[in-house]
Amino acid sequence: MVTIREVAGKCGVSVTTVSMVLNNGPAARRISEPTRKRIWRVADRLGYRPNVFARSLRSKRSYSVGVMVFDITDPYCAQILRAIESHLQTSGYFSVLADLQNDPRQFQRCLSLLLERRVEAIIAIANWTNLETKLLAEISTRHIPAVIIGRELAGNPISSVVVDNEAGTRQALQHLYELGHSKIAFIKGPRDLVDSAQRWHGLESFADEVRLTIDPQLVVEIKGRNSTYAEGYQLMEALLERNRAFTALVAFDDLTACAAIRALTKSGRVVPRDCSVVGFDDIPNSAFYNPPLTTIHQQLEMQGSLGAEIVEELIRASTENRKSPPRHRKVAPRLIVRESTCPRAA
Amino acid sequence: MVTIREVAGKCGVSVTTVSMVLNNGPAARRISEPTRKRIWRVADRLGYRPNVFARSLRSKRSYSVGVMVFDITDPYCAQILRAIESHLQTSGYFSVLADLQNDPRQFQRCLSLLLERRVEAIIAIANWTNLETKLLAEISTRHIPAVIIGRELAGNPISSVVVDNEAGTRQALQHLYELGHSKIAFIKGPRDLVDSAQRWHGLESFADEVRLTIDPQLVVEIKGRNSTYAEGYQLMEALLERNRAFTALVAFDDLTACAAIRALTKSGRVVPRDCSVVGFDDIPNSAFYNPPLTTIHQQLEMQGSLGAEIVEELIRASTENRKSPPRHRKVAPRLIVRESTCPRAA
DNA sequence: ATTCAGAAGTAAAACGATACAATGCGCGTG
DNA sequence: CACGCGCATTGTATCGTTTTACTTCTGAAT
Repeated sequence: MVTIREVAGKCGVSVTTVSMVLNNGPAARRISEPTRKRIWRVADRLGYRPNVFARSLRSKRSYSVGVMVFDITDPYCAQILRAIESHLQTSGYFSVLADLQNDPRQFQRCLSLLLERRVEAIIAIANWTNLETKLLAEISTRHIPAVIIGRELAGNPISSVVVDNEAGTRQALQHLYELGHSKIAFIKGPRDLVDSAQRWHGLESFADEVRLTIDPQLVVEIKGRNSTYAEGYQLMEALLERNRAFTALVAFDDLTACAAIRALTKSGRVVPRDCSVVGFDDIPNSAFYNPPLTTIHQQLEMQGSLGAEIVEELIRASTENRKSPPRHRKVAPRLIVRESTCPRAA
Repeated sequence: MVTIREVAGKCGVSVTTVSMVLNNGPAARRISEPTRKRIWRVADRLGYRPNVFARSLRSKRSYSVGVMVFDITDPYCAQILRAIESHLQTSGYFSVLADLQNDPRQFQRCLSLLLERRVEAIIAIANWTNLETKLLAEISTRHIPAVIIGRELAGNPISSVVVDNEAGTRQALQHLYELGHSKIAFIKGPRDLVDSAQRWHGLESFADEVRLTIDPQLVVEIKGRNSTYAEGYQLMEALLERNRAFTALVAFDDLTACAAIRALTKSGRVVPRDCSVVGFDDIPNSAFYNPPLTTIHQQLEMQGSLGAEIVEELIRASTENRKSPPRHRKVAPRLIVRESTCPRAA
């Protein structure tokens, strides 16, 4: 492995000069053009790569950001992660991934991993657990810049990026309303998820506005904290047994929507002819479902990107010894119409 | 941040002693039990965490393994990645992720990223591109232990882990055969994918054995190199237009199978009643499809785990200055029967 | 009494970069 | 002609570990 010393030797200059030039910092300004060119050429020819360990040791910076995801095999996390990486990459940071594997007990281990790697900031993708409170406690004692994606923590020191859940479900219901549906069933999300309340609120407020009555007999609620698919399926079966007519369904999320469609199909109904279904999230396979799902797209790339942008700013502030207030961003969701919805039969 | 020096100070011993004890290496043997206990206790109390940069700088080891995936949002990659991480974690390594984002041109960038982080080995998850040849060239010049998952490179220096494609498709066809199907359609995979030929070969060999004739009119082939969904859908429509009767279909992979089911449903047919469909891969949402997919499960966790195991051994060999021959492992796939297949109608 | 073997530990030199203060050197100026 | 000044560059300490090669001490054997 070729070191900076060898480059300096071959160039006939000191290591300091080489360091300054290759780092392209403000100090490089003071070095003459020919010398700079020469150093770059030689470094290139020798295939010099700075030793990140030495660099980080001396400069006390790791140039890395920790990303804590609750489940890397969940496309939700994966998409956000990709956006974060793309963004960080352009600004010279790189990401260190910590996967909770859907197991809250791994939290300590993952956090330790990140702290050990001396990450300069943490981006966490929220999930069911009480991650945020734990994180909050740790963050505040260690003064590490952090942003949480998917959970808004109003009025506290940790930044956040969230989707506008209310606006999303309003669009979903409006879509069905405009298609002429009025007997609409709902599968509510689990109570311990902030999203559930917000999404439900959006539905209620839109229903109020257009004077649509929500029949309590057509509302069911997810209780469990595991996959929403299994429970969604059962809830849909239960709903069908009530023998109360409806022509459309708003599901808590795409997985629930898929489960509901499956249950409807099993019972001999055809989606969307007999019942329109709309989901939430726009997970990748929604487009490939049978039928392709009408759903609310939350811009995960945008959310990841914003998260990265925020931590970059926080890090910058921290290295410059500035105070930087926490930022809270909310991204707008979008209705995607596919084939799981259609006008109410005449 | 508390350093080893402070721990040593508080304990009244030298940094050497602390280092030896905390690393728990063979050298720690030479230190008396009481001293050892004391050092651990103090380190713990002070919350001492060794500085990985200093450690790596001095020891010339990074304790990290690079994992190059072709698309982190692809569940195939994500599942393997998770298994790799779990495995590495138990042996004190950690992984550095490099995501090609489905773009072969990113290869150099990703490789540089990994080399810059000074990874001690590379695990690559193969994809459509000519990744393996590039990787091979780079690996051999730099002498970095490597294993590639998903592509067998017979008789060359890079290790591999693959699924037994032939055995997989044999099981798929056998399943349909035992259900009484004989007029069976096939969607072959793209030619530039090694898997395609192997999977096809398994089908042919089983058909031969049980004297099942494969009607060339019922075989279509994917040409493109993008998502197999879009093309699978079109191919299925084309197949239906030929008006040649069939009661079952073997698709190249799960995405193709989903596309085919969608096309069948669109044309008014019911799966599996009118046509049984079997896929390959067992991607996570196969279980949630409408109907849930009968498919061939390739044990991705196992593949990731084996990959990690192999690089660990390669690294061990390399640090001990031993030669270690490349290893080639093949994992057995398994038929998973769900609801997209049923006996042929009487 | 001297030597020796192990036990229990230590001092100091790396590792490869960056940070900081300091240097030589023309050059314009009073 | 001494002086200060900016320019282009350099020398060296330093970051926090691990590693190598000692040192010191104790007790037993010769």
